[in-house]
Amino acid sequence: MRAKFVRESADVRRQALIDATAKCLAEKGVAATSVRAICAAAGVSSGLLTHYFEGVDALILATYRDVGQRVSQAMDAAIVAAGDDPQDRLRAFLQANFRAPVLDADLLATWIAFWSLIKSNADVAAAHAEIYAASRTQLEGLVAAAGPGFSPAQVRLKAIGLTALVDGLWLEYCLDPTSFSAAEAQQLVERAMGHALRDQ
Amino acid sequence: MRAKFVRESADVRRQALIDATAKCLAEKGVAATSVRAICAAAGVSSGLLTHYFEGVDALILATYRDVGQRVSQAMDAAIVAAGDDPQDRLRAFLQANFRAPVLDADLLATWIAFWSLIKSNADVAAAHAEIYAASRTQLEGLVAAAGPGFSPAQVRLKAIGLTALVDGLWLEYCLDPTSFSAAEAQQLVERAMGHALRDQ
DNA sequence: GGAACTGGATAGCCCATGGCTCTCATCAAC
DNA sequence: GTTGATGAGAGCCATGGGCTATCCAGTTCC
Repeated sequence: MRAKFVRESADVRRQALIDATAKCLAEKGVAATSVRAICAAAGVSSGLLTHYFEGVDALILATYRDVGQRVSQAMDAAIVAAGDDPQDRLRAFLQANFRAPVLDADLLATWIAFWSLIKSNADVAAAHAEIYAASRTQLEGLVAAAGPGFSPAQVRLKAIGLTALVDGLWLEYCLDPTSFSAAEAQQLVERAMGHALRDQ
Repeated sequence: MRAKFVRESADVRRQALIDATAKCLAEKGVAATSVRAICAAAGVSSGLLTHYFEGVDALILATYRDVGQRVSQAMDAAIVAAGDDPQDRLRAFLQANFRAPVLDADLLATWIAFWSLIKSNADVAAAHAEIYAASRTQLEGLVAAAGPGFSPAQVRLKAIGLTALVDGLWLEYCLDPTSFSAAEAQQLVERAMGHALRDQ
């Protein structure tokens, strides 16, 4: 007796598989993210993965790009909501890391899985470089607007420092939320932003 | 025909297996760190792993503790070499992250592998919490000594901020050394240290 | 309206790999 | 030499990824 199935459009199926992959990576880590686990989470048979993607590696890469895009969109939304003041916009970008949906242990778990693939998968490495470059370019634009008069070299270094602080706080909070609070992280970022805009 | 073998002490064998595990994690990621790969790297047969450890999970955990200890010792050595001045000691601790043997892409790859196991392995999670707590306690001691007059709450927050900045810079530099230099990272940390000691 | 067609979807097979165990060889201490 | 721990290596069972034969819902064409 063969189970009935529902015919879905390609986009719906692809997205379902991507969502299932992110869920598996977050919940069980990269080791347990197998074709069967992904397809079970997506509610489809295992053969369908190969039908829509080259293989499990390609699906993971697509998931990386999808997750990266969702984070990027959350950042953009925060900037737009902040209004026109350049400092408010910079602040909104930085602080968005410490609110949903970015501040999420599952998102970190997914992200760590991607990092762990960079060494062994050139495509993932390329995607990572691309995503990070875009993020840093955006931050440099916000810093330059909020602190006019800085040279490009100064802007670049400030952006590097702010990115590192934000990423470090985000990483450590998600790994262990008991050691400090999101509010404390926001406070630290606010101070660092002040220093970055005040100093040379 | 069975191959000849050399009889080694338990400590030597354990360390060889731990080193081989770290090498596999760094070079090929957690997915390719199998019993056979580890034992091949260590130059022993696959049965030996079970002989000396409960299983591959226990070996990975032992590797985590070993790598953590090596980093911790490098930090301690840097502090001792810095002399008696509290600010120099704090600086030495922070800057040691941007020199060998800590600033090493292989070490990050190993570390990422550990992070990726935190979700699925409670023992790894416990080891991680322990290692990070020890590191942060040490940093709090250095901050308190370098900036007397700070309350424990102030010291704690400063230590959290400095740890996050250092970890973020370390992470991003190891993931992609082309985006900025180690000297720039050191400069950013030096500035942040100055702010931490100057402000309240 | 019905038959043939298209291609999404399934189940299951094949082979590779993985972790671990078991047997047996080897060596060093006594 | 005896002995017992150390080590090698084959093998077992489970799981994984990819592939294929098959099936079926919706479309097309007469």
